[in-house]
Amino acid sequence: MADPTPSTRDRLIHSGVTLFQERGFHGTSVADILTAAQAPKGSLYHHFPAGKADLARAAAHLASDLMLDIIARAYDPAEDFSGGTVRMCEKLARLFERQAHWRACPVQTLFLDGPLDRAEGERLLQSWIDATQAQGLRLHGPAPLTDAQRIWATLIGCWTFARIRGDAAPLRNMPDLLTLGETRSA
Amino acid sequence: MADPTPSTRDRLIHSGVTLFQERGFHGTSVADILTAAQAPKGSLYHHFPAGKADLARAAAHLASDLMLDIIARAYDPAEDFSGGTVRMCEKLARLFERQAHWRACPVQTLFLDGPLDRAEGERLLQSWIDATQAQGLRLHGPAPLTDAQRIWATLIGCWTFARIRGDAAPLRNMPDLLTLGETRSA
DNA sequence: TATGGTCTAGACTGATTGGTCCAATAATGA
DNA sequence: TCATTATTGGACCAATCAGTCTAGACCATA
Repeated sequence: MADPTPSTRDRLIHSGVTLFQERGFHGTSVADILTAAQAPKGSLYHHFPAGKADLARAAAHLASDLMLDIIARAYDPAEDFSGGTVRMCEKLARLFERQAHWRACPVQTLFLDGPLDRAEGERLLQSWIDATQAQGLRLHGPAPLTDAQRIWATLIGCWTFARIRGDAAPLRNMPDLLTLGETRSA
Repeated sequence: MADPTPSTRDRLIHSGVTLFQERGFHGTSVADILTAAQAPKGSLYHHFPAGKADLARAAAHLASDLMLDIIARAYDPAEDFSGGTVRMCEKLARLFERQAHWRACPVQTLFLDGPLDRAEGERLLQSWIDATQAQGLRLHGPAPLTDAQRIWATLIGCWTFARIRGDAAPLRNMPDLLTLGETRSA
């Protein structure tokens, strides 16, 4: 599955995703990345002329693509929309438990703490919502657009909750939060 | 209302809250804080012997206290629990629109990106949930404990959403998200 | 007015930062 | 084979980092 001999450029991006997602842009040094990627400085500035900022942008886009993959693999085999949502949360909870950098939501560490301008980060997050909405349409969910927005707002909150509690449970149980005992009076 | 002649120590903490909450611990330099607080280096290390980390801890605790204040002022005059929740979101939305550092949720920038250990950050967030739950009990909300948890998980997600969209609307409309068209099958 | 503790002021330091540069090497195509 | 380009390796640099140190200002109380 994994590339047996990844190129230096790929190792750099991969290390960038791992470290930036875990510690944020300002919490990660170029030296950290070079050590993790086993690459010399010259290679970084050859492949990413603008250096750390360039790499962080590439890492953010790769992380976004990975999330689109997770969305697809969660909903594709699902029988209904809510079942897909449960599958997605379970997948993210497993990643949370297995890999340190998945303890942080990429939106926080990759999109908001780095060289991406706000609009670019918004576009990446929107692509996740769009993908989720498309799955909602395909699976005849009740209100695909608003539900996709609700799912991601709630999911990001639960992810933060899970991180500060050091426990994947809030992430795993996120679907339970999509209803509430109390309804706001219109 | 505001102290007319705040002490150097108070100016340092206040600048710490502002800058750390806006840019995070690693994105803020000691020099930035000293400039904002109009204080010399000697004063910082006199009042906070461990320097930046000490100040960040104090800032996180102050920010947490400010949030407890906001919770109290939102729910105290409310007639019912959901009304108080709406008031709280409106207050946070106004702050979001008026002051740059309120664009970021303190949980993200103060509790998770800094010298606080995870457990201490969890304790601070828990104090917000406890305060909200107490208001739920007082106002006879339907399920104070679980609703307080739901409110904060959803609120943090909406806050992140608002930040990346550059618009307070998701924060202001958060109460609408507490119900969802679709209910997960038990 | 003396005295002693608190606080301010900022020069200074060593480590680390992100980034530049160029020689050496590997890969590519004529 | 040779020439050209792509890539690597790492020494080097200026800027910035957090933190130390000490001289003196300030402010109580005696």
